[in-house]
This record gives sequence, structure tokens and C-alpha cells, in this order.
Amino acid sequence: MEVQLQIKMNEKLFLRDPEQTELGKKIIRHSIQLIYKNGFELFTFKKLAEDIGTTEAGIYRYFENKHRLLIYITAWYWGWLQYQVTFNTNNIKDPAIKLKKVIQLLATTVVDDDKTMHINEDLLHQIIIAEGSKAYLTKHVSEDNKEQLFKPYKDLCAVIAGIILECNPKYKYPRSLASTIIEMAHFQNFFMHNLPSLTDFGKTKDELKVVSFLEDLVFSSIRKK
Amino acid sequence: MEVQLQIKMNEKLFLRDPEQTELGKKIIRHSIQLIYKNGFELFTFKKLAEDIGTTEAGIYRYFENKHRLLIYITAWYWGWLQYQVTFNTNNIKDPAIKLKKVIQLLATTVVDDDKTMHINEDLLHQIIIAEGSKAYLTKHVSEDNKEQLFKPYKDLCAVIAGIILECNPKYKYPRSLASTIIEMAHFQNFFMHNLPSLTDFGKTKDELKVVSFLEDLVFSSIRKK
DNA sequence: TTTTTAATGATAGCAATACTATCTCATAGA
DNA sequence: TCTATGAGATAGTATTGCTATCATTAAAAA
Repeated sequence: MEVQLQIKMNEKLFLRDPEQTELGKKIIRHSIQLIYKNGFELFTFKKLAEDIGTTEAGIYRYFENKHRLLIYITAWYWGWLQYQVTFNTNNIKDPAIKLKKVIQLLATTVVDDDKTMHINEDLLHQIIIAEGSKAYLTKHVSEDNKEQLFKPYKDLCAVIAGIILECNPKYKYPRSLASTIIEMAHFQNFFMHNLPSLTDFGKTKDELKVVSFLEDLVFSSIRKK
Repeated sequence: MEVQLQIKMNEKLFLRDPEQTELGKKIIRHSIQLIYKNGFELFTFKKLAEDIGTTEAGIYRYFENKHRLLIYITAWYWGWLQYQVTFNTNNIKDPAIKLKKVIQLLATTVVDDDKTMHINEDLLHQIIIAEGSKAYLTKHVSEDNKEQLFKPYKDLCAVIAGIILECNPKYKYPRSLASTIIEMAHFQNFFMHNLPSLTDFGKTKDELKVVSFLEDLVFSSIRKK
């Protein structure tokens, strides 16, 4: 049996649904490759169009601008990750083990998921690490937020906060701790590879040490005192 | 007695030292105001020149491009903050109290410092919160790092890591915890104001709650077990 | 089968951005 | 008095970000 995974996306993120057409899927696939390769600043719709073999105007039919496209692919990632979390923690009773699973999913290299043909989750993970926060670090974050563009991120954060509360219902900062885990899973990885003296993992560059750090941080905090 | 504070800046950050001339100081002052007002993406040297009453070419004599200018002002901020940390923790023996002071300096509104006439530290603090990470989240971060452009950030991180080790010499992740404190002091503030459901402080928007969260996080982690 | 529509391709154009170059002029030191 | 330096003025160029128009094709509806 072949299962296909579809992440339902907020319609305000695009002008025309890229999942519905061949060109749309190419836009997603190639934009992930190009942003991974050159970074978001040097990424333009012109270059993307050339890469795909279509025209700039063609891309603009799907996305208002490159920032909306970035929000789209980050939102997709958060939606996909929430699915991974739900799937991988299903039937686990011990909330501490669930939380460890979450940390591992956030902080270690993603295995490409065949259920989504046109998206390379590993490249996407790398993009989220380096560019993810640029999706919301803007002057128009509040307007974007009113349009629910960051809902997948906030939903994932709420799920993690829920698991934290399962571990210790009296812990006072479940949401802040959840967003800290998410952000630090990525920032410590970025620092480890690019500004190693900001971490304790510069020599080995081992993702599992980021996991150990986060587990130590999280379980020290939520342990009942 | 009037004391003037000068932060010594890496010469690779600029083409001509902005501290040495009137125009240079205007560039720093007005760029802080403009980036604060419009965000870094909409900030251009053209607009800055018009704001100051000079020409675009005039700005380019001081800074290679707007990204270098962003690194300059963030580097200045980290240098200034390290001075604040050193000054404010001087003569404190108890490392835990030092660490609390550090968290407070990082996470609460900055009082404008008269010792630096042309720089508004409060606006600068707001800029660091919203734009600070864009200084290093680029494809050329490693080259920039080789030129020591992020030294002030890394130095501050090392100072904080030192205090953490004073609290508990056996703690395994002093640097990662230090960079986590720095980043989260800013991100939790940004989230609290712009994406409140990612935090537990959305209703009150009280900076002191960010301080409480960080203190809880840090001291839970480094307490000897 | 014909008609309509939807998606794409091709081309043009325009205002803003990110620079570079050159020339002049004031002025402050040597 | 000469000369280096800082700064204003102007021009120009490639790229970016975005909009508009028109033709073509393929699939869906009539």
C-alpha cells in the first residue's frame, strides 16, 4: 500500500495552490534547493524561474513575493513536523519519553520522507535552521500573524507545551520552554557548524550532543522541586 | 567629571571609522533610528542618506553595504553590553548573583547611556531583538567570522560561560547555556510582543517574567545534582 | 464536437535597489 | 602655499521586485 501525505496549507499563503499543479510542485522543490544553496537573501524569483525553466511572471502567479514563499515552506515544515511528533509519540504513555522523542526529532538530521515526493525534508530542515526565523522577524509579523500564517509553528509549540505539562502539571513556563526547545534545537546546530565557540560541541559537531544539552536543560527545569 | 565611553571596533567592519567624523556619527545615529522604524529589509542607504541630508555615495565611503553596517551596530551593542556586565558585576562575589545581573541586563529595557552621546541604547536594544540574528544568519557567516566580525558576541558569551562555571564548575554545557540565555532573552521578548502564544507572558507583556523564566531555566540546569 | 476555461509561456516595461565612478569644493595641516 | 582629506553633486549601470499584456495549449464543460 502506498500512502501519500498531504499537509493542508493556509490558503492565504499562496495565490494559486502549488500542490495542485506540476509547475507549483516544481516551484516548491526548486525553491528549497536554491534557498539551501544560495541562502534566502540571494534567492530571487528570476533565478528560480531560470532554474525551473519557466518565467518570473509564472512564479508570481503562485506566490505574492519571496517572503510569502519562505513562510509557506516553513509552515509546511512545521506542519510536517507536527505530524512526525504525533506519529512517533503515538502509544507512548510516559510523557518524558515523548518529550525526548520530540527533542530528537527537532535536533537531529531528518530522514527524507518518501511520502512527500516533491519535498526533500533534509534540505528543508537545513533551511529552517538558517532561514526559519526570518519568516517572522519582520516589521509586518503582526499582520502576518493575524492571517494565521504562523499557525503550524504555534500549534507545534502548543503540542510540546502540552507534553511538558504532562510531565509536570505545575511547571510555570510550558510555552516559553517549548519555543526555547524549538529555537535552540536549530540555533545550537547553526552555531555548532558556523560559530562553534558559542557552543560546547564545536569539536565533534555531533548533533547528539545538542540533544543531550537540550534534554539536560529541559528535564532539569521541569523536574518537580 | 564627564566620562566618555568608546567601544573599540574591529577595523574590518567599516571602510572609514564612523566614530572619527561628524558624518560618521550621524550615519550610526540615523541608521539606528531608521532600522528601528522600518526594519532592516526596508532600510536602504538611499533613505539613510536622505534622512541625514547627505548622498548615497557618502554612506558608501563608510560602509561597504547595509549588512556590514548591521554587523557594526550589533557588534557595538555586544561590546557595550559586555562593558555593562563587567561594570555591574564588579565586586560581586557570589556568581549566582552575577548571573542574575547578567540575565537582567540582557532581558530588560536598556536605560539610555549618556556616556555615548550619539547612540540611543534603548532603540539599539530593540533592533538587536528583531534584527540581531540576521547579522550572522547568512551564507557568508564563516567568512565574516574569520574576519572576527562576531568577536564581541563571542566574548560576551565566553564571559557568561565563565560565570556559569563559577556557579558550578562541573556543568557540562556552559557556552551553549550562555548562548541560549542571550538568544532567549531576545526571542522571548520578541515572541511576547508579536507572537504571544509562543510564550507564557502574552497577557502581561512583562519583561520581568522573561527574567523569571530565564532564571528558573538557568539555575535549574546548573544546580549541582 | 465545439466552446470555454485555466494554466503556461513569451515579452515588455517600470520603479527601486545596490552599487561604482568622477568631479568639484572647502578646509585643515604641514 | 601646497596638499591631503572629507564631503557634496551628479551620473550611470546591473539587478531586483513586480505588473501588465497577449498568444498558445490542454483539459473540462456544454
